[in-house]
Amino acid sequence: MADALSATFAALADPTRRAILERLALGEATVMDLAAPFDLSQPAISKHLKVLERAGLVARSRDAQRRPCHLVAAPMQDVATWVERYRQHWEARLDRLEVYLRDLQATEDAEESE
Amino acid sequence: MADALSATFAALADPTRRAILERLALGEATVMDLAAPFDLSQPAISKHLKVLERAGLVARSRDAQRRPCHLVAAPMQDVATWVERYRQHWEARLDRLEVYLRDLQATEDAEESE
DNA sequence: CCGATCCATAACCTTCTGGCTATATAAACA
DNA sequence: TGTTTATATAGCCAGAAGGTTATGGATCGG
Repeated sequence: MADALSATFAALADPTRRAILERLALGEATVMDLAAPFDLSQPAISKHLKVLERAGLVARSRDAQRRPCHLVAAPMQDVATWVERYRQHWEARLDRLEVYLRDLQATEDAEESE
Repeated sequence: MADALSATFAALADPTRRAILERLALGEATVMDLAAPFDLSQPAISKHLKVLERAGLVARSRDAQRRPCHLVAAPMQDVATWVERYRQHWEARLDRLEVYLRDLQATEDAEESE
């Protein structure tokens, strides 16, 4: 799991960590702030933050004994770029769904006119 | 890790699995086809495929004793949607970089004219 | 029917993950 | 200086992840 992209995906594969990121999207927050919504110990949150930090998704500053965290979304851009390659595939799927629904509608219209 | 999005991110957090998906983006392939590029045992590939299948990223059909796999990109759309929320953050960062570079250039220009 | 092919499953091992408690560190505060 | 507050670290544990070899099952081909 040496590569950066794998680390990013792995960091995002945990709902607690995603919730932390969503909170940080609103602005800087301390470890205590981030821990509050969860029924988890403080060390557990610190571990999650370390995972996010190693993935480059979070950076920290210093404010007295606090270590405010802030979001660094750059690695998510890499995720977005990677995933974008598959856009045509899911759009194709939706296109087929549209065709199916249109055909279905056409069939129903034809039946109505019988 | 019960939720679908976590399962998708976890599935994507492995370079072997991402390579398999990239191969499948080119078209259907058998397990043997998919295993060929890797220095891994066949059961290892089967395990990876099972992870991808449980994440909904891959589906399989039947062709004699073969089980051709094909890509299902729909879960990636969910990933794309989730990640999109952070676009403004990474773009803001790039904007700040642009401002920084522009200011830097302005300073250099000013120094040259001294 | 029999061997070869394709793939899945079982059993096992090691490493990683995510949680805990207890403790250490660092800075503020009284 | 001693206490409280904020956070990190250490040590432990259970379960999941990712690999292996060995084996089983389905299907084609002779």
